Amino acid sequence: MKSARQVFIEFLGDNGMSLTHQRRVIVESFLENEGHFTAEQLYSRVSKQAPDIGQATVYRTLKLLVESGLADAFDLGEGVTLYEHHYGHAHHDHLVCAQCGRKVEIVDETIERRQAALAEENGFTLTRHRMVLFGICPACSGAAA
Amino acid sequence: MKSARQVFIEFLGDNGMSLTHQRRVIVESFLENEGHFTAEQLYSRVSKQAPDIGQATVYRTLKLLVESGLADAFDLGEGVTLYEHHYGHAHHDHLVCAQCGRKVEIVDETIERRQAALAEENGFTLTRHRMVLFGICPACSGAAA
DNA sequence: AGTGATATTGAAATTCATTTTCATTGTCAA
DNA sequence: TTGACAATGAAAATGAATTTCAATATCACT
Repeated sequence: MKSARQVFIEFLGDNGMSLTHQRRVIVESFLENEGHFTAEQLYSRVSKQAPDIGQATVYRTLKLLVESGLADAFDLGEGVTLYEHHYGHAHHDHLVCAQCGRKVEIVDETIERRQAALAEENGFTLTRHRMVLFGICPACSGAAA
Repeated sequence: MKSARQVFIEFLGDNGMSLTHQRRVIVESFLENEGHFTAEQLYSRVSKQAPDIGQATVYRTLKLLVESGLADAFDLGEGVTLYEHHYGHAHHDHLVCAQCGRKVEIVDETIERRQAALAEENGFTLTRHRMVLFGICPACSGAAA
């Protein structure tokens, strides 16, 4: 399997773009961090290493990361886009605590199959889906009781 | 079953709010329209009947409609909140054409059950969920071929 | 009806994430 | 080198949604 960096470089090449210093720094920072984060969070991390990189460039590069398949962008209904690693990572959906915001990754083969079937029943070619379950996590429901 | 208007009036009463002229107009306009719409769309419809109602009031009332259970708010990844009737309407998720934006309502008991089970497996008390399937609709895939 | 406490409203200003503009700088092939 | 174009930072712009604030409206209670 190609490395994530390799994939990104090829993506740039295929689109007539080059791997600039800024993009390299941003991608590295992106790859170093697992989990979910916002563009702002990535920007502030990048800023520590390279204070000269502007946030517009972080936003622009994040978009490239998504297009290249390295990142996945989604939002959990909080008005902010969250990003996470995509390349080499299994697909999953999210279970979010409505109270504390804790996020758990979930997958269910049965659901995935039914989603495909549902799309097909309607004549659609399924390209992607988004599923978020909201609930109260054990910690919060315990605390409330 | 109580009428939607009744539910809204009770909701207002329970929260020490009153049914003002503006709220009445907005709720009626809301109830007259099936399907999905944005706050802006509702505002422009309301404006025709009552040009003196401000958009802030539409936004505020829409929020009350959601809280009272009359409306459901969700977004299909386009950066705008969509609203639809909720009270007296069966739960459903959406299948959206990534090309033309056509929206189809879908439901699947198997998925609903698995979602509840998934939440439970993680100790969560499921409160709500959001599922959107993106694909290419028959018309668009035919046109593209 | 009158009164005061409080809720509501419209208009305009504000917020906040994200995008765009634009003038400058970097890149690279010929 | 030169020219064509890509990339960048800073600041301005965008756009949905929210908040502010001064001006009403509303309601419970005399």
